[in-house]
Amino acid sequence: MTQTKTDPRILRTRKLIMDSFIELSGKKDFKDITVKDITNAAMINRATFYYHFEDIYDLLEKVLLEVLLINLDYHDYENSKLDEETFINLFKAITKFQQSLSYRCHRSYEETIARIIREQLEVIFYKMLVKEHPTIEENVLKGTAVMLSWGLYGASVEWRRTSKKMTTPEEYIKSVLPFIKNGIGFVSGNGK
Amino acid sequence: MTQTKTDPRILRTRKLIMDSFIELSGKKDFKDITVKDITNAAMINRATFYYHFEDIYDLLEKVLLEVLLINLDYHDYENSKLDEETFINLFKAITKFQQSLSYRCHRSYEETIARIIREQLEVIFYKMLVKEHPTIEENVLKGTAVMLSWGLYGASVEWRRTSKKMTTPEEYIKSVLPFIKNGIGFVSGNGK
DNA sequence: GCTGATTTGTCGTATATCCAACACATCGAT
DNA sequence: ATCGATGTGTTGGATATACGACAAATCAGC
Repeated sequence: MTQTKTDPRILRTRKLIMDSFIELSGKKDFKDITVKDITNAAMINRATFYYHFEDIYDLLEKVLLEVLLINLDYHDYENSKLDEETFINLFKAITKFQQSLSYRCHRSYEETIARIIREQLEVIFYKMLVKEHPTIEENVLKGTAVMLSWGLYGASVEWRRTSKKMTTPEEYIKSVLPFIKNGIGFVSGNGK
Repeated sequence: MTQTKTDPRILRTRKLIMDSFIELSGKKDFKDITVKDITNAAMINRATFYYHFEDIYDLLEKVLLEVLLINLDYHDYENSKLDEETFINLFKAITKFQQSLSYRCHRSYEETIARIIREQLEVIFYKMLVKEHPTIEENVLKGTAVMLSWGLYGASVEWRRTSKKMTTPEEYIKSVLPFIKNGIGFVSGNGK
């Protein structure tokens, strides 16, 4: 499928900025990183930074989303059904993403990370639901996607908080699947 | 010492072009490399290429000079005298540079390489001569620099042609030093 | 709390780079 | 020799990026 072409300068400059930010994140906590640090490391002008990003928080979100998309891209689930395997894979992707972030800087923007994960999960669930249940009302599908994304994310929080050291992500998610499936069972017309 | 600042875009773009050219030179002979190849590999526009370089031959020369300058920079000889050690070091630098070029693409622009080596040697010799003999006529110093640069380069050609496999550059250059020193002996006022 | 240093965010202007178009040159297959 | 494909070199206009200046906000030391 054809894609609108982006000016190569934009691609290069954004990459410079994002790569510099990621590298700095390995050295300092997010709250100690300045726009000046980033523009110096990237060797670009401050005005150029602001041409591309609203501020450093905008950059953070976009970097996190880009890194997340490596693990959690709808295209990887386009041909999947909302079944046990899919939930296991999504859960593993979330936990992998969380683990891939540098421990030191993670804590400063955990809320942003959480929101980004949930939003991406919501997008994926919604698209899968639309595909499997095209005749169901959009509001219902939206609500289901919200519930599923918060639920799965919540499971990852609990896993990290209580069970990380003794169970694998795969083992953990299986224990909460029956509840999740009941929700799915409703829209599939399956009985109690 | 302060240096006029170059626009970072210029630095980046030239580096993209030169790096792409060097990488392509490792894969194809020079005569098979096109401007289109380079601009594709560098992901820059053809007009931008022509903004920086007259043509592909101009690029070749500038790349070769830049690589040569890593081995043969006047700044490394600023505090040297025109003595045996200096000649040995210069000769080793020439032969090292020649060996660092990829064998396959070397043959296509050997003349350009030769000219660049001689020109750089001439610059270095001339500056050293001016420093050691400030009162001698410029024409004489120029001529001496020309003689020395052609001579040293010629020695490297002969070494590669006849003696490369059995002598080191250092051993070889020592055998031609007495002749070279006689020339130097003239401007130093030393006897026969 | 004060103060100097540093960073942020923005603006007008200049420059580097991009794009598409064009005419011409070169290349490779026939 | 011919012809279609490909590459070269150039141009005008558009866009992205740089620079320096400025006012305001934030930070760190006292």
